[in-house]
Amino acid sequence: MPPSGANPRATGRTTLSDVARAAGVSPSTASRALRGERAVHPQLVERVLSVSQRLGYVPDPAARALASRRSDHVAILIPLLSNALFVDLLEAAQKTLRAHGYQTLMGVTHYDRQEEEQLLREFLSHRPAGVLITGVDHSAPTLALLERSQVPCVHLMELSGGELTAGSCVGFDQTLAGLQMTQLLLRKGYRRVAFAAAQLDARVMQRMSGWRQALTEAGRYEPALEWLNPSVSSLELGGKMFEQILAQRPAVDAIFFCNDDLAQGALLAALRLGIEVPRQVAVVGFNDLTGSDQMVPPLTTVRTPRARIGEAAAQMLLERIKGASGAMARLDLGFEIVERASA
Amino acid sequence: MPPSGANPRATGRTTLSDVARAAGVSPSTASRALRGERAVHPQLVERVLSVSQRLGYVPDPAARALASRRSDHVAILIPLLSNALFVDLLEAAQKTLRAHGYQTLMGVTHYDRQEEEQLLREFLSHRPAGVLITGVDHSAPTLALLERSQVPCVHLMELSGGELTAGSCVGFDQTLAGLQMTQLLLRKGYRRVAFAAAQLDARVMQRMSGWRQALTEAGRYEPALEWLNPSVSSLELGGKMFEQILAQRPAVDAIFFCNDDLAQGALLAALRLGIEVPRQVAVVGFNDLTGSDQMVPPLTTVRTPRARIGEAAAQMLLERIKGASGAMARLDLGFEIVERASA
DNA sequence: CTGAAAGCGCTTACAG
DNA sequence: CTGAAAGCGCTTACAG
Repeated sequence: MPPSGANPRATGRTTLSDVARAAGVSPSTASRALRGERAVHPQLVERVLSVSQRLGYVPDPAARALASRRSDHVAILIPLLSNALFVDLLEAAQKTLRAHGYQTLMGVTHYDRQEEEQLLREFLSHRPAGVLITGVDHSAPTLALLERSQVPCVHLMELSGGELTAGSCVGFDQTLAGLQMTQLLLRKGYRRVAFAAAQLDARVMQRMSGWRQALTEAGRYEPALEWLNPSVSSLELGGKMFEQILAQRPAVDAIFFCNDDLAQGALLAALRLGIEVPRQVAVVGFNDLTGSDQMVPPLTTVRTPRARIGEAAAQMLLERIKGASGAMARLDLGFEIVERASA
Repeated sequence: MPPSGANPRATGRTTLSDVARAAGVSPSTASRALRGERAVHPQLVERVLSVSQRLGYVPDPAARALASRRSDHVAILIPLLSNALFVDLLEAAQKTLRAHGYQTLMGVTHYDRQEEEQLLREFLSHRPAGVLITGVDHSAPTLALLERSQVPCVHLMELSGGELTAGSCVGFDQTLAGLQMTQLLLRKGYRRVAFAAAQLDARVMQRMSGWRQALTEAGRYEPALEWLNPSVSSLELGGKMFEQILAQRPAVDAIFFCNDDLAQGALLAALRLGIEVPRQVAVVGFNDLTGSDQMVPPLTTVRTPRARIGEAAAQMLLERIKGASGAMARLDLGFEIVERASA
């Protein structure tokens, strides 16, 4: 079966040499033709391509990586797979990358900087063509690893405030989103707007600072309106926080949850408790996750363009891989406040 | 910086030869020591290991793959990323695989056999150490590809009824789950139990056949109780189907949705429509997804062990990679009916 | 138990 | 524009 006959190490697959021989050219030329490198006679290109097709030639990625010192892998680091937000990011990035012949290596950091660093180290050993990483705040070793590796990198979901010395970022202004949502609430006449958050990652903190800024400007900020819980976000936790806030801060007339799962849980808890939203208390969320439009009442929230972020980031990475500018780009994809009936 | 000095092709990384030289052994011995191959003197192993540590040696996966004709990749094919079920599967499998030094290559088939085949072809070109694939029903070319490749493979989520000529499977009996849930409804006194489904993949069809069997045995089967919709599953669709069934099949007193997102959507629609569940109509789902326990009323459903399936499948694959038996295994991880208040 | 040698399947200076 | 040669960094028969 193996065309190479006696060789005990061969795999039996059609190799570049097989193609070259059949096309009557040297392996070098076949290689160049296949990769679309210019400086190969058009006729030869055509011949090589058709022979390659006929023999069902599939390049060996390992050999290619070894010879070129560059694999067809792109690493993507996300905090969690249990948050639909990151799954959307992953899916969009992966789809774009794959369309360009890159394989996605996914790493889940669990919001742990140690794990992030460890994963990056592992991925870097694969000589990825590029890396996509969530957020702009990373440990010093992680940043150093990234810089030393010289691998193109783009940061996702937030915009750098200058903490990035290398790499681009694509996202939106989380602080501004928090600010505008709070201003909407204020405009609607709510007077005591609580901010309820879990997970407490950097982006959540930015949203909170936007909320605080809006309240402060309106002369309505009080520390007692902050309700923080470091646990992982979930519907159940949202329900619990909702009950606690109502019990301990009875004057609150609106709650801004840092994420939709929390807000959905609050809406469901309200239903159980017989509390009318928004008449007794308004509830708003963040991200516009699946189901938010189906809630009773439908949830007012901030729609964030995570799929577009994943795609744009992948696209940007692709450009940088192709060796365009090493310049650092910063792409703001914005957000949109979706007013529904919960506030 | 590059230790190899003048060589223009070298990457500057510490190589196996560097380690071997520093440890005073041949590269072959260093290679064997590092991989824990027996037949190396313990003292040498120790020396090599410590030198390797000191120099910060990281093996090059591409070189290793090329030389050994086996990469450290494991491919996993799932239908969708937008269904939490598959994300759970992916996460568990990935975690297990990574703990053993394997990288996961993820492919999303969108329930498209063409795409599945195409993805598999791509992945196989990477010489994966193994492949994990959702379901046991694949196109003939896909099955052939799998067999010819000789790569260990395990099928996820369902149990083979004999359609697998190679490869193992780990899952549970979908038909039995459908049957038992329906029997529970019948025991509770529901008389007209509709089955409402979307997506209509092989596993959904198995659940439906369990439902039909239970109804038939009870003398309560009617074709009009089947409500099928080939669209992708979503909360919104569940709500729509719920309304339609109520309008067009007013005698129905219980609805068995093939997936929890549909059932959650139905519960939310009931709230909007002012229909009491389960008094006017019972609603049950499948999978026990996030949020089902938070619904109003909490959803009765079938809890499926997808995380355990992902983990067990990865474990099983690992065994087969290590060259244990090529024997086909079939692991049934069961399911559990969770009675809550919606039925 | 150990090592020298060949080889995995490509890419890429280098020379023409 | 093309090719011969070297080399990427490992593993693995083969011989001892």
